[in-house]
Amino acid sequence: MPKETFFNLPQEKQHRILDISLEEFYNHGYEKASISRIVETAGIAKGSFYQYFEGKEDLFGFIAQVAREKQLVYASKLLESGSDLPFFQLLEVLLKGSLAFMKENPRLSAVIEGFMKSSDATLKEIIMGESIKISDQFNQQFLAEAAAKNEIRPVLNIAFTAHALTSLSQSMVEYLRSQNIEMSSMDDQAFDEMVKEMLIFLKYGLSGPV
Amino acid sequence: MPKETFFNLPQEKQHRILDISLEEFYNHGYEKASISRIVETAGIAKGSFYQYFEGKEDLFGFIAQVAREKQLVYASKLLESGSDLPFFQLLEVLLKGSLAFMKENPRLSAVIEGFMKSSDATLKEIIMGESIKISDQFNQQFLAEAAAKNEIRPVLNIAFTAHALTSLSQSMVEYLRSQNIEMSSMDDQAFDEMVKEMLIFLKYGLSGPV
DNA sequence: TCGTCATATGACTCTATAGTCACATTGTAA
DNA sequence: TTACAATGTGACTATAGAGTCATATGACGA
Repeated sequence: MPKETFFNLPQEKQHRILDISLEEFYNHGYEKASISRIVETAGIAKGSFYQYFEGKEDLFGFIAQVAREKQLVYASKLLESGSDLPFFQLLEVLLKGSLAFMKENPRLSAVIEGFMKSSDATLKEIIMGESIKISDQFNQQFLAEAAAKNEIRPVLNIAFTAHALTSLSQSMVEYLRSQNIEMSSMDDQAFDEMVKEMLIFLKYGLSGPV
Repeated sequence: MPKETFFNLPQEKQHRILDISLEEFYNHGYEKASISRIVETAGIAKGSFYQYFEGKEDLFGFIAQVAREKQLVYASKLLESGSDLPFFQLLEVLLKGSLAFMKENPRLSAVIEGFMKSSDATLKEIIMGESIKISDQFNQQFLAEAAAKNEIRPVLNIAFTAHALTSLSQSMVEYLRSQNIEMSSMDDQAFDEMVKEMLIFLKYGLSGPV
């Protein structure tokens, strides 16, 4: 957690530091992200940085936390707004939402994604220990409720299925990224098709509606 | 690619260097893996290392390549041996195979996995540009053939579905890892149950057999 | 035995990092 | 205006990394 001095800073300065840090992590990944570069770009002294944060891990942890909160709030709102919808329609709303979030917060989602996947053990604990757990829990509850209402078949291993759902959501994003599709320039129709395919897959699997 | 001098080395020395390097990458990830530590542990001089390899990236690229080849050979054999089986049975064989490979080559698969997920752009090119592509292609062909034989529904976007399949396979492994289940100590029954769940999911999706 | 060529060596250079600290500046309250 | 605490500063330390290079070793053919 940042120190009090950081939160005493004018909002504008706080945001500038966080934005620049986010950009740095986005461009270089956690390991290669450089505090020296961050303070230089942000136009603050090295010493000041260490008056705001404990260190690199503290800074990153905070950015990750903010990102997770944003994402969770976003998803929860969608969930609320569509709580009356049948499962698969709600799922559609959520999938579209996760893409929309990514479109609106490209660096934020990329950094989280990137670090969910960091090979560094420490980082895995910071992020994977949180982001994936949160996503899995979210999905687990989601699945449990749907199963209770008989909207989906009773799932044998709900923890695993929830995790699979997390992975698939990510996979969707990864796929788009691998296609070198510029998120911001991607039209809604392409999004819709992707989501449609995904939904059919989730709903009927590979065998298809009988 | 390693230099000729590396391949001129006695097999035992080659293996020792590669094993120790693999261990280093496994323990520290690419970024933090240290050439200095590797040469120290392997009992060779820094200079010698640079007579064998162009540098760190070269070393890692080679290890990754060997790992991919092993994995591909393994999967191809399974594919061959079960080529007469119906799609979903073959899928079962492949999924079990990927877990078995992981069980037999824990470090190898962990390193590949870890780096498929590295946040570092260079690494993503080395690995993701290869491993994931290879896995996706493999799955794409696999799906195309099954679709041609009407064993699965015609897939709208085969590239994406192939990628989703890649992700799910990984997800299975990730899940096991996250449960802190010691791969080597895991009994075959637990494996079977995991695979069973996965297969139902792939086959029927969440809606279940109608 | 000698000469030569591939290979082995490790001290060294160069670069970059995270983090520190003695001192400077600023804002505010008396 | 003064005093004092909070905040800002950047040169500096300590550390560690990748990669180099002049020199040493050893194997092998003549």
